[in-house]
Amino acid sequence: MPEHAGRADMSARDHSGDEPERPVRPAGKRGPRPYGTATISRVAEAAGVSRATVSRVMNGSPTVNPELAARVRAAAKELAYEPSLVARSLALGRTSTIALIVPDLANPLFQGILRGLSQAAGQVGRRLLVAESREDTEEEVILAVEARRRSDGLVLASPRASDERLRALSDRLAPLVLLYREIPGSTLPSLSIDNAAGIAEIMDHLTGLGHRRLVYLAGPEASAPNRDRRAALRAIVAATPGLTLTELPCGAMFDDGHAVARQVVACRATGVIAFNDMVAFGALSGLHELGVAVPGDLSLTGFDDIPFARYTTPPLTTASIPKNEMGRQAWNRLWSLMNGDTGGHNVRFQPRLLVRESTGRPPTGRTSS
Amino acid sequence: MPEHAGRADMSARDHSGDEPERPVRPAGKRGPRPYGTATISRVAEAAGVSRATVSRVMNGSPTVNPELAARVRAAAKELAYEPSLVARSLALGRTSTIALIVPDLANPLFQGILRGLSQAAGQVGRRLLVAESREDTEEEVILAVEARRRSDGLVLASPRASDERLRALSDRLAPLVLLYREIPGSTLPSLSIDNAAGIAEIMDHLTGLGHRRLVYLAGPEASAPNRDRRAALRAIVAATPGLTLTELPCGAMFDDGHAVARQVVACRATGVIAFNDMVAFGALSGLHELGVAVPGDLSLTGFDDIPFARYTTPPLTTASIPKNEMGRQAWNRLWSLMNGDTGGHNVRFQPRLLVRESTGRPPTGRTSS
DNA sequence: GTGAAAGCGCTAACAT
DNA sequence: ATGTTAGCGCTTTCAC
Repeated sequence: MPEHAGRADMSARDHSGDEPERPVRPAGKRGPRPYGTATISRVAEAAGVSRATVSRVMNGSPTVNPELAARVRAAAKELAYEPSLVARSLALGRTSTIALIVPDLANPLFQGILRGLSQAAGQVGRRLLVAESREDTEEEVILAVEARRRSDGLVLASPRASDERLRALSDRLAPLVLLYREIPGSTLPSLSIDNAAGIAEIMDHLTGLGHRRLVYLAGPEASAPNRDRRAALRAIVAATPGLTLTELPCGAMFDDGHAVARQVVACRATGVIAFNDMVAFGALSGLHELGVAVPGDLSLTGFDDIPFARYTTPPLTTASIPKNEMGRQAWNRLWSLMNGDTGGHNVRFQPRLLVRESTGRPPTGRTSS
Repeated sequence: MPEHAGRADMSARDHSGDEPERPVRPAGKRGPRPYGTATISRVAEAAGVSRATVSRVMNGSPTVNPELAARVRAAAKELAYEPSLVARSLALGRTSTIALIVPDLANPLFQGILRGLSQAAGQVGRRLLVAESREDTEEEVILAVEARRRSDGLVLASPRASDERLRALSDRLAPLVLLYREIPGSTLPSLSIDNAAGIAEIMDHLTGLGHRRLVYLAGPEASAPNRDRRAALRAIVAATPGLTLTELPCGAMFDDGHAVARQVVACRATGVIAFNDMVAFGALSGLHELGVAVPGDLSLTGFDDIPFARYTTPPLTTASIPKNEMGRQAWNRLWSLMNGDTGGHNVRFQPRLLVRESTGRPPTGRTSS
């Protein structure tokens, strides 16, 4: 499918020079040498000052003679000087970079985090290193350690890795903020979601509408959020007479939800609780194909409130979690940790139920079991 | 909405030690000191070898006596030694990091790029620095330059910045790969989309179905893809007798498309060509609310094929562009540039029309203008 | 095979 | 206010 457009691309450099001392420049054009060539020493030399002075000027120290400063700036400009951030990082002992590890960059959940974190950190001049663990726990550990070494702090979204593993790693990764999960009995700073509360809201809504036969479209077995949500579901069902719950193994993606649509109608539930919005989408699409009306025949709920949830037909009732906000707060926590603070109190965000149009009263005649 | 969960978070370090020489360790527990403390010198000292040897061992040089190597590794482990990647970068003159600048991290288009790039680069041990310019051209320039200085190469998605600007910057940013646009008359390596071809496919499809009255939901005025697509549209309409085209200023987001739904029906077109999928989504949603049937009353097309496009109701007919693939290829180009190659030929990806269910024959009686 | 020494480019006391 | 000096932690000739 990719097509060459037939336009040749020429080398940016006309020839590879042999003179190590004098960098190649376009013939006949007097001007700065190639970027990245100049060092602080050359600038100092050119301006007739010491490197310390150049450093001061470049960092806006107010204690420099304006005249000198001007000379330095001129020299810097002439030489097209760009301070090396790597050298600076080494000298300073910090990189002004933080790292984020997520299991899946295709997941809107993590995209939201990424965005919030990037913006919050960016506002104070911190850059973001991003890596995707592709749901691979081994990979994740390696990545996390490496990413952390390149940066001043780490935000780790790790729904799969075991508690022990994370606990064992926490020293090497600090300052570290954990996302979407807490480690029981640990002091690891974390930002998580109160899954049980979200499920409770969904269940209240559904049962309030009159639904009694429910089905859960389960997420990946290894996923902590899935385990939390399922446990909450079971607890509620166990505590509420007259409720029945079917659990359908499903997954976390569109296609998983889509594939399970048939089973959903087969189990004759009136309310379906999807592990997340993507699964709900898939299910919605599959149900539509089967001619099942939502919410006429079946009510459907998601979880997460990803951006597209309000644009499905019908718009999806879901438990909303503040993705960007979590990114921002992750930055705040990390920042305070980086400043030697304790990291403050752990936070558990309470999902908010957004009632849209994918839920309604069950069809008459099926209200009670 | 955020709620504190009431669990205090204690400091990871019990107290701040006063002994600069001997790092604090948890009382009574013999073990490695805090991570990040050990340097190559300490390891060398502990193992009774030179730093050079430690370096060799850490980098897997085969020319080290196995016995020595073992001693070094033991010492490194004991001291919980983690080589400083920053120091390494300085010594080596490369960071093993590349940077990506996108206008909007919330845009699925760029999320796809990000993902493809991250994976391709990650496969050979390169990490990704990500920054979002938030559609701000000034900001973008600053970001790009800075990001480039922290990395070994840059991938820049810049649909807004002017050609001149980009051309002027190209020296400072090299090795640089430009995304989603080409700079006319320049040798800048770029990966772009053949917007005209995509529009042509869409138009063929629509006119083949019998549509004659068309409306274009225009993207942002400053966006290069929008200009390309609009120009292609106009050219086709101008060259095809019997076709009429209305242009509705719109935007690039859901809400823009949603807001314009009313005007779409007002202009009595039978075929609507949205700037991109998000706009198409918004329009779809708005039309649905107005009781307009798609494709019964109106046919609707998008552009990009974002992940959700196949899950809308009805699924969206759209011109697909290979987002992940572009990310991968961006890495390939960058990699070759970083190796001093010329960067090869520029590539223009041909969109592929995906005919789904949002398009059909126009309602009878409206077929011809 | 191993070590000594000279950088990589910058910052930060400290001295003047 | 400016320069001198000593690092930051690693790699890499170049001798041995």
